[in-house]
Order: sequence, then C-alpha cells, then structure tokens
Amino acid sequence: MQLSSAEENYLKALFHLTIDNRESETGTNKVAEFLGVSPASVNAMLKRLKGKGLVNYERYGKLQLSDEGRGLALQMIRRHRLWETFLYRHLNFGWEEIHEVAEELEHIQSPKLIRELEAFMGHPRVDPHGDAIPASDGTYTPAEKLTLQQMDIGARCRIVAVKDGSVAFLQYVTRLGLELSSQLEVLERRAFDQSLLIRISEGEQVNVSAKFAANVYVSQLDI
Amino acid sequence: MQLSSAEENYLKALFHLTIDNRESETGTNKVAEFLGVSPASVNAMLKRLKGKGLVNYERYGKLQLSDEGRGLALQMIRRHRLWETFLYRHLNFGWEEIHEVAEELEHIQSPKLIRELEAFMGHPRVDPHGDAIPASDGTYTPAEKLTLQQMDIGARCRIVAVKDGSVAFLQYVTRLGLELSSQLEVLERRAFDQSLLIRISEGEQVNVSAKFAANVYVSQLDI
DNA sequence: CTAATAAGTTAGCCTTGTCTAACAGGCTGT
DNA sequence: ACAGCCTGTTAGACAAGGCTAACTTATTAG
Repeated sequence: MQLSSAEENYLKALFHLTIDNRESETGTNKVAEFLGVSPASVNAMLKRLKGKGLVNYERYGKLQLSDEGRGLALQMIRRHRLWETFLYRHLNFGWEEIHEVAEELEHIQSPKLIRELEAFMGHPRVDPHGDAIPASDGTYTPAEKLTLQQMDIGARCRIVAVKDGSVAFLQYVTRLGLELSSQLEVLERRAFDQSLLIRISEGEQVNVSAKFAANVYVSQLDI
Repeated sequence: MQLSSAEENYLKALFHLTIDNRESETGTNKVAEFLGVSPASVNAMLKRLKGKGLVNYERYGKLQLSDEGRGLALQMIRRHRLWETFLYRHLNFGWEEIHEVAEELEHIQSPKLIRELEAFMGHPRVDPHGDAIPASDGTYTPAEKLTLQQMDIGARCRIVAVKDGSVAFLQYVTRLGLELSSQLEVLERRAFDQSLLIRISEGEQVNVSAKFAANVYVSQLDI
C-alpha cells in the first residue's frame, strides 16, 4: 500500500487519539484540532482512507482505525522513534529538537533504510522520550512511562517530559535548577509525605514533593 | 527561500544540464526529458522559478540558473551526496542503491541535520561515486572524474561508474569478472597499445584495452 | 419534549503540479 | 524563400489536499 505523506500523518494522528490514548474511537473535530486542519479537510481524507480500507467509519457515526490502518500507523511510529533516537544519539540533537526533524524523516519510503538504521543503533527498545519503539513485526507494548515518584531509592534517571506543562509548574522546575535532560539520582523518600530528596547531575541536592515527582516523567539510566 | 520538493528537483536538473555539463544554457525539452515530465509542465515551473528569481529565462529565449538558483542547486547536491555517503558507509547500502533513497532524504529541511551529518562522517570531500561534495559555503570544484586509463602503475582503485553503459560493454565487463565496486590494482601499461594489466581484488589478473580503460570511472583508494 | 449547541457534512473554491492537444516561432534544406 | 520540422508555449483538464460558509444530524439542557 503506497501512501502519501498526508495519509500517513492522518493514520498516525488516529493512532495517537485512540489506541495510544486508551480510547477506541475519536471524531472529526478531534482529529482536525490535533493536526491543525479544518474539520472539512478531515472529512475528505477520511473518505479516502475508508476507500483504502484503513479506517472504519460511518456517516455521522463511529470512527476508528481498521486492523490494516493500525498496522501502518505503527510502522510510522516505529520510523519516527528510530529517527528520533538516531538524531539524539549520533547527531547531537537536543531532546526538544528531534521531534520536528523526525516528522519529515519518517516519510522516507525504504524498508531497508529503517532496518539498517535500527541495526546501526543496536536495536534500541525505547526512544529518547522513553517511549517504546514498535518492532518490525508490529509488536508494540506501550511501555508504561515512569514518573520520578515511581523510582526506587538509589536509581539514576533523566527527565524526559512533564505531565502538566503549565507555566507555574515549569517556572518551579526552573527555579529548582532542573531542565529537560537533567540527570537525577533519588537519594531518599520520606515516609511522612512521600517527598523525595534528589541529587541533580552529581551536584546540588533538593527536596521535591510527591505531587511534583508524580508530574515528572523520567527514563531510567542503564548504569 | 522556502522551496517545495518539486522546485528543488527542477533546480537540481537545471544544474546538471548546464554547469555540471559544461554548458551555460539548456532548453524546455531537455529538462522535460531529464526529469521525465512533459515540456508543458517544465514551462509552467520555469515561470514560477523566474518569479522567485531563481532562473534567467525569456519566452522562446535562453534558459539558465540565476546566481541564487545555482547556490540553492548546490545546496541540494551537497545534501544528496552527504546522504549517499552516509548510506554507503554506515548503513550497508550498495553502490547502486544509494541514489534513490538520497533523492528522498535530500529534501529534508534542517540545516543542523546536514551540518551534523557531515561532522559525524568527518567532513567527507567526495561521495561513493567519486563526485565532489559541495562545501557548506557553496564552494564546489567538480573534481575531475578519473578513468582507469589515467591511473598510475601500482595504483589501487575501485570502479565507481562507466561512461558508456551500453549492453555490449556491460556484458564485456561482466565476462571479465568485474562489477561495480570491484577493487583493482594497475600492474603494467604496455607501451605498444597502452593496454593495461590489472589485478582484480587480490586475485585474477586480466588485460584490458586502452579504450576499455578509458570507459571506466574509478575512485583512487587512499591506501 | 423541544430548543439550543456541538459535531459532522457538503458545496464550492484555491494552489501545486501534472497531463494532452493545439498553436506559435525558428531553423534547415532544397 | 518557403515548406517542413523541431522546440517552445498556451489552453484546458485533473488529482491531492487544503480552506470557508452553509447546512444537517446528534446531543444535551431546561
């Protein structure tokens, strides 16, 4: 099945709005907002994707990916995350720069390219954001994202994302001397309020509340 | 200047048909044949490129790249050849597979990507076909392609292309046990008819005529 | 149960990039 | 010098993918 970049992007969007979001259906408006296009455009595209058998869709009715559509969406996500990993590991891209470039790279049509890229990097299982990379056979286990709160004492990890990205929270994060990609070590958990004492990049030690820790996604370092 | 993939491909085609071919002008039909599109499509695109100041072009008159167009074309060729080099060196792509995939990769818009890719590979100066890679500042010296005939005695080299790709010639090449990427060593040149004795990949020795040798492009190995 | 609102759809238009068919200009040979 | 031919151009059509405005169907609040 040969797909255009636009078609591939719709499949990816549908995947993120349903399976990846623990819902089984979504709607025209949600997709439109997600992709930054008009609902009318979404409607037109859905007709085309239905014609190709990639979505199940009835007029004014439910909308979900077909089995084949889900498979293709997974391939897109696989390509996206492999490229992100490559950019981060080998081309000195920052944590926050990789997504945009990978959005373009993922549309390159070449099974061999993806196979070899994966082998070149030693078959990574998660991308730099801590998200699982679907296997070439379509296997995908979403890999529960870990929060700082879930880490064991003594664990070393890196901040990969935040749940609530509000300005207030991000300002607080910055005040603590933390930023994305900061490396942390969990030193103590206080039984009283579950707050944590952490060390930042071999340096300063700070205290963070349980609520704070539950709002920070981390990736455990393999050391 | 933000260009579409199609616009970028036309600039590249114009470059190859003029500067790269030691001619200063070309025509609608030549471009059409080169790109595999109709002359009418070329005409429409030339109007657009003229509007952007990338070509000098008059109705029924001469057609050439403007200075700005030439600069952009060089950037495209730079990206193309860097990607070819990457695929060949790091992803186990064969000599004849790299062009097609690089045709897609070259359209990715990210100056940092190209800069880092170049640095990752240690700033290569030629691609796997023996063609020079334009520098980031637009410097480009076409790097005379060497033929087997021009090699010195004792030189070691690799076949990167053929001038005349006729079936008769390619069959002859195959009969000799040669193929693209074969490694050779030049052992002797006979004064009588300028024919060469060469050794193939540490193995068999064969004799080839001067005419044959002049039809084979090689890349000198840095040993 | 109806009326208001939200969600989804259709109609009609635009741009990019392609095509074919028909027309116009320039060049060559006798 | 002009007929024929090759090159280049225009006109008109189409597919993809997007938009806005207007309309239809569902859903929810009173």
